[in-house]
Amino acid sequence: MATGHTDPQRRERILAATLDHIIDEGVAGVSHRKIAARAGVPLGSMTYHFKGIDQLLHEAFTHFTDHVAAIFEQRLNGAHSAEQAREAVTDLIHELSDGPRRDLILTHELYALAARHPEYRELTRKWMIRSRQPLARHFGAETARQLDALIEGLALHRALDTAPHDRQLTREAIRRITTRA
Amino acid sequence: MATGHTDPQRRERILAATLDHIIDEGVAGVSHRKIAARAGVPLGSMTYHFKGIDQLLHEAFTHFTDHVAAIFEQRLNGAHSAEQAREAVTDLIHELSDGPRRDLILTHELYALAARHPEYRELTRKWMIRSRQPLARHFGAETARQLDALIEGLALHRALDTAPHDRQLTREAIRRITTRA
Amino acid sequence: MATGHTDPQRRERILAATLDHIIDEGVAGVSHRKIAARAGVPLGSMTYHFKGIDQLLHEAFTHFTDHVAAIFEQRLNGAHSAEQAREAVTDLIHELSDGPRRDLILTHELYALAARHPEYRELTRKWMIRSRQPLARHFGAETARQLDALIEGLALHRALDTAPHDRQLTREAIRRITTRA
Amino acid sequence: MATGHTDPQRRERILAATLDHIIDEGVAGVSHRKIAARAGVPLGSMTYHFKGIDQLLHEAFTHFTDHVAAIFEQRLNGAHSAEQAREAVTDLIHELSDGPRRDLILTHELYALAARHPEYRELTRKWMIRSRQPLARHFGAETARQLDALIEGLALHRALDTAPHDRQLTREAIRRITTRA
DNA sequence: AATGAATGAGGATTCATTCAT
DNA sequence: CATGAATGAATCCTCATTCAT
Repeated sequence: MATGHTDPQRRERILAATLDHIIDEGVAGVSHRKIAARAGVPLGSMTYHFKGIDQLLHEAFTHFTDHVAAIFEQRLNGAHSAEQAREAVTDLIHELSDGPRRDLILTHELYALAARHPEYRELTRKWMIRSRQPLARHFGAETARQLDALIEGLALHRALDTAPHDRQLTREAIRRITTRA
Repeated sequence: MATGHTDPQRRERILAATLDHIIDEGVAGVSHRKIAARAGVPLGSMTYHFKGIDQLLHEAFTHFTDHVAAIFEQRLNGAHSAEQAREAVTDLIHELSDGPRRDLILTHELYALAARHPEYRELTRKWMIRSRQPLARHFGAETARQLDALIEGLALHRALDTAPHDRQLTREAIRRITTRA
Repeated sequence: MATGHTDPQRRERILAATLDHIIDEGVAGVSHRKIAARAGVPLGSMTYHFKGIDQLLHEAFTHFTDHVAAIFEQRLNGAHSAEQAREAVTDLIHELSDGPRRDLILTHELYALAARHPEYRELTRKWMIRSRQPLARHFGAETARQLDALIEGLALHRALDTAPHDRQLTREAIRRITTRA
Repeated sequence: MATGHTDPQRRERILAATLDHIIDEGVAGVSHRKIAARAGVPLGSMTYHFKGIDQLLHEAFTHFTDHVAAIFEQRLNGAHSAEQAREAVTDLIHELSDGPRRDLILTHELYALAARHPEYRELTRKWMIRSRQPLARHFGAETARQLDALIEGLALHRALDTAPHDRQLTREAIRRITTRA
């Protein structure tokens, strides 16, 4: 009630529905009709709120990277030693690559876009920079870069593998990267 | 005259055109018409040679992973010591992530498919297993897994970064992963 | 029967339906759906036969100018003296501007396009040149140009006028233009 | 402050923007959104000031014919002999058909409407009558009609021609029409 | 008095696929 | 064996108009 004519949450609902739909059918499966149906909004509402599919996708992925980066920061900010940070990173990799793997699916879809479109590359670039910062506090800038890449690769391979490697392997890889010779 | 009535390279040309097109416009941009035009074959030829778009895509990506895995093997088989293997891996990462990044684009498109479709996950799984074998000969099975993930992450991040890390960082990360404490 | 799978007259029918529709609703009223319905062809047939609305319109108007120019030539070729030519021109003006005025409607729609788009201006230019030729045989090139303009203006004003001028005025105007002082 | 709360020129600005837009994209290209953007007024303002697109168009074309007729009258009222009137008419034809041809584009769009819609035919009819009056003062009613048609045809043909006829031809045609045998 | 949020209808076009030849 | 003609469904997007504020 009270709102009357306008529906201020509609924009958010459309963006959420878009991410949900990408998880189910990929970026290629996104269409005004399908997202509108999923979000429970009229078709005309789609182009009213978003100038086109492109804007819709870009904004949805911006939401996504913001969300993921925030979780990443939050977890690492809870770590008060290098050892705790290593454990937090291990947790993150395994959470990301176990279960429904929602975030990993979205990540790949985003990377596929970023590989071809600069405007999405800008998004992933900012995300990377943001992710490295909490790592750098614990391990220094250079190691943070290496570790960030390792995290990416480990989560990716775990998710795609039918016999994903165990926690011990993850832990050992992180230890090696974060320990000077 | 010489080859008789048919065009035996046509199938191959269609598959090559498909990969080219994916690089330019993504999996979502693939259509019978566009691929036929790019390959210079009649439209009807598409459904004659391939049961549908799905089969076409799957076969194209199979070609791709075979090709990339072969190069990977060939390079590592030329390495006759752990040190040479490390250098070969460094080369591969930088080649993959510099220049036109054709292979990286295809890799991400494939991962995006694999994240949602088991039949593509099977493809990536076989590819991973095949890639780890030459690494395992030099570094052992467990380290090969870690290194494989690191390669993935480093190549990915270099490709997406506007200021990609230098060769020295790659080399150091590989050294850490491949050196026991 | 006999034709089986193809319908060779379809293209012509679509063009005819397009001109009919322009007469009823103007160029602005042309849409794939409406023309398809009028021509009794499936919607998909429209873009199969014509690359787009633009091509459809241009081809339709080309048909139209060819048709009108042919009638013009035929009438004037039947005239074997300047006097007969004057009478033929008078007939043409009054036929064009009396009754359903199909051709005049199409002419104005075409001129409106030509005023803004060079590709239609090319069409009208060719039409003008073609129309002047039979006039020139009777009256010389310079007078043909003047007479052609007069024809245009008289037909136009008759068609738009609620009390169109009579045949006598037309005849007198033609006489003046075609008679040296 | 000074003018109070409203923007009295807004209506005029919308009408001017409408004519501008018709010149660029034709009557078919007119939409509330586009005109509002061009006039720099809010979208809601369109339907507030005009009952619909039809009213907007009709009013815009009324402005146009008033404006053009006024110029026509003004020029001919400055002529104080038949000879001066002939020269004024020649000027008008060439001004109309040279340069940007704004007025000619609008004229054709209007004629296309008038050919199908009586309410626009009424507009053109009044315009014709008004135009003939100053001509009639110099040349008599009957010749005015002929001359008016000639003016129309000459301006039209000049505008559409890639090699428009020269001033001499215009002058000669006018002389013939306005000179009794 | 003035406006922007909202929407269903309809716009052009692309498409995978079928099938007669 | 090979192909191009054909089409209905679905695509994105624009639109005039309504109406609560």
